[in-house]
Amino acid sequence: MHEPPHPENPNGKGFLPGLAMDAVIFGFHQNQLKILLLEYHNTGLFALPGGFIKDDENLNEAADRMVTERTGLKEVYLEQFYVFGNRDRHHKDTLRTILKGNGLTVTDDHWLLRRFVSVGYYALIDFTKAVPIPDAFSDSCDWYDLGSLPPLILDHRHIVAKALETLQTHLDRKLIGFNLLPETFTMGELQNLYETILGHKLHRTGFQRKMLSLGVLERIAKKWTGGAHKAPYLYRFSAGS
Amino acid sequence: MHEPPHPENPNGKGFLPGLAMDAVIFGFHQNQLKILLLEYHNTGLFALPGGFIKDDENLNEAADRMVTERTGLKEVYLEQFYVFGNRDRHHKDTLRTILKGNGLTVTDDHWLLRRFVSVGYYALIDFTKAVPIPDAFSDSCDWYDLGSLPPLILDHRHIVAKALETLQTHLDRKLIGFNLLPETFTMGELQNLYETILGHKLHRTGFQRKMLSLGVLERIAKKWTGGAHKAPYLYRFSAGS
DNA sequence: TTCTTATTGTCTCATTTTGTAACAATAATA
DNA sequence: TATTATTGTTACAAAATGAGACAATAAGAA
Repeated sequence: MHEPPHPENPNGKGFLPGLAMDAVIFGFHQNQLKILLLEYHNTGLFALPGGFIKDDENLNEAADRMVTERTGLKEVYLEQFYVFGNRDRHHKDTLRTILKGNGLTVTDDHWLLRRFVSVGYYALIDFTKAVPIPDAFSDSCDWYDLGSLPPLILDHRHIVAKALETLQTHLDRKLIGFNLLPETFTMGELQNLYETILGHKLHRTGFQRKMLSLGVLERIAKKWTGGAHKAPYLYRFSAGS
Repeated sequence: MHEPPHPENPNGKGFLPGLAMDAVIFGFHQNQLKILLLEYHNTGLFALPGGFIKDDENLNEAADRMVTERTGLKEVYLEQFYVFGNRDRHHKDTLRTILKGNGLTVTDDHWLLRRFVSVGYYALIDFTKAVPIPDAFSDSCDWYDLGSLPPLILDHRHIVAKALETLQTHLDRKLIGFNLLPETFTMGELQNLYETILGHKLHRTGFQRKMLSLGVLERIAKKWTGGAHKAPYLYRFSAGS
């Protein structure tokens, strides 16, 4: 679930005690909203990418580092959204299984078995640019459709739900959707993104009118896809004044 | 700033290490938005009410407890809004001054001098019902106008700003403003509350129309204040279906 | 080549929401 | 009894939104 630099680090030295971070990293591909999940060695357990905070690191810096380590991307759109601090969110057995899967047998007072409070972050990235990279505990780091996630450890399902909720409410207050698309996109692709995130259909002409009225879309050129119909324009997000 | 059960608790036993909470407790009185501040013994330093999380306590339970301890109120509207985790937010000198003001001289490795990450909560309470109670470190726990706060320790000014920002964005998405008013209120009082929080004037008739259209206001009776004008209705918030 | 088809961009109109003002009602005071 | 300040209601213009019509057009079919 998390990534200490040395998995056998015996007492968590160099990290803030009892505090972790979990990231819901969103991508968008083929009209599907996806997130990155890790699968731990020899366990069949899936989890959100996570990490710990170094002694000399700001919280948000640690989150940046974590997302960069899993995606290869820098300067990603990243936001803190909630802290998960219920007493029962941590299960010793789960953690012990994960450590055992990595060949580590630990005593009952190992720092990773103690109670953790976790800060949730969500990131929006360009699916086409990310290169998912597993951490030291994991076999894989891959994209999964939000609609068909495998069972997740601990309260990670709840964290995902809360992240999606936050994304939905943020979507129409800020201009963040563009972070999930490549450099250029059509109006239809943008609308698909919004519909997928919000979970319901939008009216085509109204959507186009609204987006264009924001004054942040730059029309570039026609896109010549192999469709039997009029070619749509391509747009680029222009950061405005 | 915080409240261990025994101030001389030498190593923070019984609490989650490195994690604190700070509460921005809002009240509304005489058309002013106010918050509760503590003044520490013999220091002239002001701070937000805060606390620590017990080993066996959920994060939100700890926040409830903290607000109840400072106000005497239970079942308060309370929401987590951000985690403050910059490395430089904690100043040893400030903490040492506070401890010294309480007659405690501590060594450099005292647990209260170590780095803390703090979870910010904001609460909305009925000013007329709260009975502010200082904690063990404080001379006073009192209301201060948001517009004229004394200098605050550490990053507490920043925490207040972020809380207000959150309150503003939440105000028109949820029906939370009522938590700041007494049982019954006039439409004018409700409008004053909104104007004060949002920081700008609203149109009277439009505001009334909008509030009534929500279907959560129950009209009770006329209010016979000593004003040379028509008497306004009193309303009560009715929680709806 | 010409016709068909699917999708796009634009335009129009009805509906709803919002901004703004006008006006009558009324409780205290002069 | 008249005045005054504020409230509740109604009215109307302006803006935003919902929903459809229609021409434009790129690719494939005939």
